Amino acid sequence: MTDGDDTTRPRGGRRAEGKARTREAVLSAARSVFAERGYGSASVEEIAREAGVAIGSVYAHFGGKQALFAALIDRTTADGLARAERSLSGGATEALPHLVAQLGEQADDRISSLLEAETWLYAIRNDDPLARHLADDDRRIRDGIARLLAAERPSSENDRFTDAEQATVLNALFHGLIRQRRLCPEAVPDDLFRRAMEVFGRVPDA
Amino acid sequence: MTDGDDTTRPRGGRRAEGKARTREAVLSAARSVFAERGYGSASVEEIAREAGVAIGSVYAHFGGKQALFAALIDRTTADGLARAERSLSGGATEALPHLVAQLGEQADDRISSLLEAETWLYAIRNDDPLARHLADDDRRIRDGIARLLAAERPSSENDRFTDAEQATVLNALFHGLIRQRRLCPEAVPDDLFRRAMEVFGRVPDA
DNA sequence: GTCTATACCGGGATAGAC
DNA sequence: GTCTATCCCGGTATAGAC
Repeated sequence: MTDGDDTTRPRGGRRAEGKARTREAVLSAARSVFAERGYGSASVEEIAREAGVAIGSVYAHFGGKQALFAALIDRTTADGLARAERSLSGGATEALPHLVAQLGEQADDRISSLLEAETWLYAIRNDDPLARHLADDDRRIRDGIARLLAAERPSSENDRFTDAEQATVLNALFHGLIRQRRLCPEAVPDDLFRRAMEVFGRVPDA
Repeated sequence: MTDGDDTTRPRGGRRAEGKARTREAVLSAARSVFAERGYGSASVEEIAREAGVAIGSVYAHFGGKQALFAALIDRTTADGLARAERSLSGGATEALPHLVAQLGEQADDRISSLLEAETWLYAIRNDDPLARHLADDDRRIRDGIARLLAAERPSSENDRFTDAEQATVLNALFHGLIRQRRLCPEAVPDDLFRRAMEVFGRVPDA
């Protein structure tokens, strides 16, 4: 919430850095509108209204609906990846529980879940640079998990799964449980993901 | 491709039962167009064109875009549920592999995957009878799997998961792996789902 | 039931003042 | 950079002939 510089210089706009504020307001509004309506049914006019800016400002900043959507999911996935890698960079034994907690909070965020599905659909439907970028991010997260698993269990003591496969299974399980929970919350108790991970990933009970 | 009755009676339309044919053609076209474009970006005009019928016919049969989409996913999920329950009704030891094979074939069907995601979004965004119906179908499938697991492993010999929880995990894992595979096919080898199921569900190696 | 033609409007995008 | 006003196309939906 706090702006970078509160140095309210006498000249200029009433609020410091109105431009960045507008950009942020538009992205925030786009996030909820694209999530709730879906890309096709979302309208730039509604996004502008919810952001409290004129429709012309949206076009001045982002160029168009498609580009706005691209900017949104680009920023969203960049944030998610950064958070994930920050979690993964810590010690192996505490990184996974941290990751579980962080992902669990995303699981209960309706907007995040909807937007994630919309993002996946974009990646599957299109074959542009952004779509490839999304697949790369996914790969990077699984690689991070795999490295963590390798550190946790040094050598290949079991032959059922490679580290990469285990990471894939854990990632798939996570997304699948989110999907399930939004559809039928009562079927997915809070600790089910952690307990399921124990079976696969050998996470400390914590 | 073969029509139900080839009894080309002299009177009537050139082809037997033109009405049912049209309805089916429209539903088939709607399936691919809604999947590839998404609900909001799909147009009734394109659906009619791909079905080879006039746009007026679509409205005569289904009433509108929303109702057409509802009819499509209603039929699709009904078919899926029927197939699943047919698989589950067989013997326990052979039902799960059968289910795995059937689901695996759905996993590699691009249109099915896209439509499933679009259906999930519909269910989460809306709170109408159709959305509740979708949640019911999901519950019914998990119940079926749970019953199967209970038959396979008679009593509660392990206390880590209830049968319902185990069914939830397997279902989540399945959908998560499909998602993953469409995004990065090379990360999900053919037999990964079966091998992961062995860890959770105690499926015979087959 | 199926078609063609059309009414109607929402919404993406732009122009130009401030 | 932000606004208002406007263009205009595409798309839903309907009317009416056959």
